Amino acid sequence: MFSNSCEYGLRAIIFIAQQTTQNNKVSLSTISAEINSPEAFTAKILQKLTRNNIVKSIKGPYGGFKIEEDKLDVITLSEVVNIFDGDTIYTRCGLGLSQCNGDSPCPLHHKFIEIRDKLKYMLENSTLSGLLNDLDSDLLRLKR
Amino acid sequence: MFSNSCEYGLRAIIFIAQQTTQNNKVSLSTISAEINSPEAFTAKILQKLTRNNIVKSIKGPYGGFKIEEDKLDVITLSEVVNIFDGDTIYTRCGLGLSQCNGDSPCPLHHKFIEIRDKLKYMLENSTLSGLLNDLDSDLLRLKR
DNA sequence: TTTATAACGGATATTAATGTCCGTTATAAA
DNA sequence: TTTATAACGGACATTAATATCCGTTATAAA
Repeated sequence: MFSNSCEYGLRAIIFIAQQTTQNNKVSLSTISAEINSPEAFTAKILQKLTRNNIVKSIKGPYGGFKIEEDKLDVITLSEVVNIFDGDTIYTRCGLGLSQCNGDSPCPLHHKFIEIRDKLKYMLENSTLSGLLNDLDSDLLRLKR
Repeated sequence: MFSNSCEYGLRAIIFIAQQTTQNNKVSLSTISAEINSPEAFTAKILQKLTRNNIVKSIKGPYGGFKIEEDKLDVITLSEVVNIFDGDTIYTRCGLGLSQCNGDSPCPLHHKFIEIRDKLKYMLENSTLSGLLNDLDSDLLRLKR
């Protein structure tokens, strides 16, 4: 569904969000260990999240990454997905046709947009704080 | 959602299916023109469909591709998607975790499988004949 | 001020997906 | 039997995604 990069990005942001609720900032090495992702590549993922103003990075000793606490209620998975994979997941036709729409639909159109819109709605309505509240247990599963 | 190859494959099979209902077989060049896909690449797509026994190919003059008529009710989009993209769309965790499941779910699990299962159901229950019957008009939109 | 730490940023490497080329094989019609 | 046609199949080319490397920059603590 999502690209590899996007999956790493989602895992990272959820992990950082959780640590933020405990007033911790976390380093690259910790993040990549906790979400089970290649460290050097994860550095790029985090850069992208930083540049897009999703996370805040702090350089130097005792540095790391965190999320501004007031953003936990605001940042949605939709934004994160959009950063890594663009908006194709919300807009692309199931058969890859650029001009397909309700007026001039491909054979799959109606069945497909039903699913696509549900996905869009789900991602747009999943905030980081919401996700953390909904956890089955106090345990956050982001590895394997 | 689907790979480029898969989208071409779906467009091709739907076009061939429709032509089959009119007792026509169609050549590579016709198919790639009608579904607006690169011809040489489409040849590979069709080979894959042929090897997977979805379409039947006929070599030589007046040759081309067709679907055995009795298969129109049987072949689902699910099978075609599976040929090109494998089953990850039905099985992969939203965050890319290999061990994620209902007993040990990732934070997105419940919300995600709801969508994923709907997609799976939709694809498994979309036969070629069904799709063609559901058409809004007699016009089959598979280009652009 | 020096030193250690951790993110930054650009270059490079690897792999998979996408796409093309061209000679080969099968076959229908002349 | 010859010829033209159209799929087949393998090699090759290009592009995008994934991933790594390493010197640079910022900063906190000693």
